[in-house]
Amino acid sequence: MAYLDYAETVQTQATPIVKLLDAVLYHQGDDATMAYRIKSGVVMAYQIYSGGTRQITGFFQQDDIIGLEVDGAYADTAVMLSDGRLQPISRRQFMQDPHLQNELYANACEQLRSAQSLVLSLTRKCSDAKVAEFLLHLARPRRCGKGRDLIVLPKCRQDIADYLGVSSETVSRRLAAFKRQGIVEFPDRRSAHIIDFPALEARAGH
Amino acid sequence: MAYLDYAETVQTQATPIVKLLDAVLYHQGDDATMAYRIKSGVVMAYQIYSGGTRQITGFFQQDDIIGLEVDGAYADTAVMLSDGRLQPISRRQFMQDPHLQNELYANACEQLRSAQSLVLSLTRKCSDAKVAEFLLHLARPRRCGKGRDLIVLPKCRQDIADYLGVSSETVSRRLAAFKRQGIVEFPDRRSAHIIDFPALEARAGH
DNA sequence: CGATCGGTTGAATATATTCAAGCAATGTGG
DNA sequence: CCACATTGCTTGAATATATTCAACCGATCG
Repeated sequence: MAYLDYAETVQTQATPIVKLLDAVLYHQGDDATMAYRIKSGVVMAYQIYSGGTRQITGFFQQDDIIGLEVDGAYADTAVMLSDGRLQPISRRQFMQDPHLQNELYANACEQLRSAQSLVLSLTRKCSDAKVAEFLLHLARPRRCGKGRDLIVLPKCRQDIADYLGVSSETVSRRLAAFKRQGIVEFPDRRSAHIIDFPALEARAGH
Repeated sequence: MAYLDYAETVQTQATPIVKLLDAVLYHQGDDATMAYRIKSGVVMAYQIYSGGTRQITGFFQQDDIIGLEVDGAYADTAVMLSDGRLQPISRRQFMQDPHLQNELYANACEQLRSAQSLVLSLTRKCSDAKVAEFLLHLARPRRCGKGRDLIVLPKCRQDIADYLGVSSETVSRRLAAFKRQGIVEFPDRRSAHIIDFPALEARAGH
């Protein structure tokens, strides 16, 4: 159902705003007045549950739209993992613009696919595959172009652990194993460098 | 964003069709010409991956709409887990009817939430919680009304196992444990009877 | 410099998987 | 109608895997 015309809608939007590292875009439970189209940077969203458990609901990048809600309140909290530029989309804009509605619908479907792909990662039996798939997921958008790929990792290991549903120690061990095997390099703790894509895909089970 | 008017759109739709147990609604990869609104019955959707692994992508019930696609092909295969009635929605209908578009958008957002809730189940550490949450998920729509709840289970244990990313033996063991503890009864292998909701919710970690 | 924080690593424990056997229900052929 | 085979489910025992708890390390900060 390719009934969209991205270029047209984009031109009608307001100019992007700048958000810095760690800035909170919106809080879980707040009235969902705005959605945001990401122009640059990386965003992480998470939910807090009663009992204190936290579930990371996703990592988002360029052209993703976040803050989609059908009812009044944001379902999760969104924070910047890097500096970035965002295009706010108000509810009023949304209501008036059928093109925008279509775009949001397409984006929702895409996020649904993405969530299903996460589900696939999570049902993998061994943590090796989960972590490998996670790295590939983050690398995906940047993959085209140059041979060596630099990935922006979440702020701490626990973020990855919460996303994958494993302990932070397990994340450490698996990342260390990939490093030992020469599959991935880590210039620093916030970034990863995939050296051997095929090997990583093999670990992920593809 | 409650901008929908279900009643209005429903009335404009064609009369439901009947589908019997095990009927295939559509196949993964086929051209996505139709979506379906479920009027009654239970539907299971799954994806097959190269390598033979299968991922159950969801279980759907009354008022869910399945077969949503932004591009040409179905992402998964949908089969009936029971007899049921379905309302076909053609792509043409969709294109012409803004109410329907809004409804589909709302449905996509809802499914996204549902997928995130599945993700939450999958990140639970112990299989006890996964299976408990799975039963609660299936029970949710019917829950209102009577105190005792009858659930239609998937055709075989392996379906549940594939959905939760555990082995079928583990599913057996956990279900047996719930039965032993008097939390759930099993009149037969295709149905479950939740006796003690609070206890089950406790296992699920709520 | 000492304290703190996140990350890594090691050892013991808990948990799920795997492999294998047994069971109950269903279906088939004589 | 009764063996017999088949299928899916359950249960048990051994193994593999991840978690937990604890110690250690390196960087950052007061």
